[in-house]
Amino acid sequence: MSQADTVTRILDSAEELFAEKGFAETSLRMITTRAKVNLAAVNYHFGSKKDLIQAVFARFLSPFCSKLDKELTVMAAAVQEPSLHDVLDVLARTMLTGVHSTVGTRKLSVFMRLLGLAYTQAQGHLRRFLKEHYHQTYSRFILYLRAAHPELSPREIFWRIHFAIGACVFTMSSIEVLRDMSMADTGEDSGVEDVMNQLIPFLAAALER
Amino acid sequence: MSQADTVTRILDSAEELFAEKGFAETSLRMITTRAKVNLAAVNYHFGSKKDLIQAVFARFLSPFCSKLDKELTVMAAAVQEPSLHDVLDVLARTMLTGVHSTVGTRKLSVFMRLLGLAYTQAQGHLRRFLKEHYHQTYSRFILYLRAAHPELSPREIFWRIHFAIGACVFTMSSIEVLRDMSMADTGEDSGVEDVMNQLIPFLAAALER
DNA sequence: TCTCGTTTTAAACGGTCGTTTTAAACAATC
DNA sequence: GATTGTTTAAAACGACCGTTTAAAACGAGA
Repeated sequence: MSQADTVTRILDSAEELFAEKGFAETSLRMITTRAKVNLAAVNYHFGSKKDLIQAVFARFLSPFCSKLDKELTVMAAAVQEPSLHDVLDVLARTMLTGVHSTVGTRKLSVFMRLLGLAYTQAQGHLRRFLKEHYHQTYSRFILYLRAAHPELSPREIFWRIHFAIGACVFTMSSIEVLRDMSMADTGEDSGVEDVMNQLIPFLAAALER
Repeated sequence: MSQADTVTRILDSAEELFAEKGFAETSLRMITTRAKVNLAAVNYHFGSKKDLIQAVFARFLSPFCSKLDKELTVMAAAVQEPSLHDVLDVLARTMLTGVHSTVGTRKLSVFMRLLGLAYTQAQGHLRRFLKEHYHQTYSRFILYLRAAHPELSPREIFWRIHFAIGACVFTMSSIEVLRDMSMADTGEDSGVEDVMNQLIPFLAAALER
């Protein structure tokens, strides 16, 4: 088994388990068992559990932000004054395509769940890591939003977009629980696609009011 | 120190720490140290950590659901066909008043954060506990929502209300992080009240579209 | 005051955690 | 084929976890 195999298998297992259980509830022994590698491999290849957490985020956020940056540049070149719809469309398309490509197919729900953990479970080290590496792309994205609605204050823009992120992240984070509840309540199953198809107009109405 | 003191102090400390760190990241030793009680007191008074978690939820959800039930009855007696606004208003008022009363003053952000944990960190035992004890009030609330908008399918109602819950829970769960980010982005501080004042019309626009 | 049920205390239990260590297996270079 | 640096393997480390135990302290009723 080559190094790349071992590292990748650890990242794959860690990503799944973190998304499913969170950071503290996932032990290195769970990760290495699922990855079928030796326990010590995590500390050898990554250094520590914290470094592994950061590596898991880096693996999907780095290509995602690169893609988003590129797409934002394409958009800026194509249209004079990008509308809110333009900007959000770039984000949505980047999430759908960028997530599924690059490093194998990654489920959108895993992406969202990890993003949610970054907000709600992040210890200091992860927050600092994310800010240091991805704050630039984030800022650029926010700037386009502001330009699209110059009549709104930066504070209003900030909070509206984070309300929207909250609805997405929460929904996708607890999608299994919610689907169970929906099933119990309404008697009908809701596919993830159905949920997305309702979420988007919901957010559009809230953002564009 | 009387029993009530010990039990209450444990619940207070546990509530704060759970809201701050989550369940797995909070040890009984942290809780008992903060509460200034002996380590064994948790197992003596509550049985186990799981039972303590359930007790923390019960302490704020039981009076909350009682209040909500009562207020829903008042509303139903007052207006023939309650509108969405009527129903949500009952919820909002119950949260603001009911949370702050009953057992001392509890911060709204702690309430929200615990609610969020129930969705995203709930082990099986907590989910079963909440369903068993509070599902009835929840169902009744949902029924009024359906009655207010009979043209929407139960599935649409369910998902819209949970998108809204997501925006609330996520925002209040990571309110400290978000306020820091907002400060860094816009240079202005956003008080919790400011955020609420923006969140409510945001949700209204999304729900009532 | 003595008694007896309740509560608190200090210490220990077995188990799991993240991490380290030491040696073995491997792959590439000469 | 020996040597070197890299990767894997098994075992152990100390630390902390939730829980249990057994004795001490307490408090109300006889």
